[in-house]
Amino acid sequence: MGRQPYLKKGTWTSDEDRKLVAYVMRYGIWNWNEMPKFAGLQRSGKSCRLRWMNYLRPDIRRGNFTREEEETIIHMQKKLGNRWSAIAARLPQRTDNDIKNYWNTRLKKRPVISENNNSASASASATTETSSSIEENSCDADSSTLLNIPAMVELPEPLAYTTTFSPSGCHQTVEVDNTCSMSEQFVSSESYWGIQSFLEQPLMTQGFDCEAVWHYQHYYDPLDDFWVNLLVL
DNA sequence: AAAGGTTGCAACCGCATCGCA
DNA sequence: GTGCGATGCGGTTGCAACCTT
Repeated sequence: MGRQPYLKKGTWTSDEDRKLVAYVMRYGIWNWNEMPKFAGLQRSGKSCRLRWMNYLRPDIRRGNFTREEEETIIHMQKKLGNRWSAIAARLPQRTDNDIKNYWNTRLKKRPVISENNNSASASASATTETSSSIEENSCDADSSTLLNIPAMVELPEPLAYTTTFSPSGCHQTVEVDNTCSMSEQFVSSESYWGIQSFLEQPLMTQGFDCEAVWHYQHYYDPLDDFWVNLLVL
């Protein structure tokens, strides 16, 4: 057995983030255990995967949870228990880790409110209803389209697809090849998720076309601005 | 201003599950 | 059917930032 190479642990540096993002955007995700060495990272595949899934993925929404999201979490936790990944499937752009942390640090501490409490807002009951119908289907597929998706999503730049609905200044931009232009300022949420899955697809596919032009920018925090400096591939 | 306490969250660990040979 | 590597999941921990005294 060969000695395991030194594997770094702990907080990721912006340089490591940049390397991982650059690698994934260029080559896609093919094997988490193998890719760190090709990406020039002294991290375990597991650590890379976690970092990507919980932090670096372009479709992650960060910042404060909305009231609707909170209510969904509370309802689903009551229904499903601590099945965070299943709950995350109901909350597009939120990671299971985020939901778990949010539950453990905030929601769990709150006094329990009855499901039948009439003081619940109309939106709350709508959320509950939706969640219940999803629950009956039990399958996660397509459920994300039913919850908490804005009716219209603004596309501020003709060549950019942007998620703009974070309340806390979280701003994510994925620019697509110039040949793919979007002439409309607004798309329906349905189209939005179509675009989203289109954008995600190459990342998840083995044999991702290395030559595909992906311009990728992602700013999630003004203080953590490595994205701003991220190279354009 | 400094020290101690608290909070929030990124990241790790270990186990479960999946998929392939 | 079995073994093994890869991936997914949930619990837990460590620590930086924030708050209180």
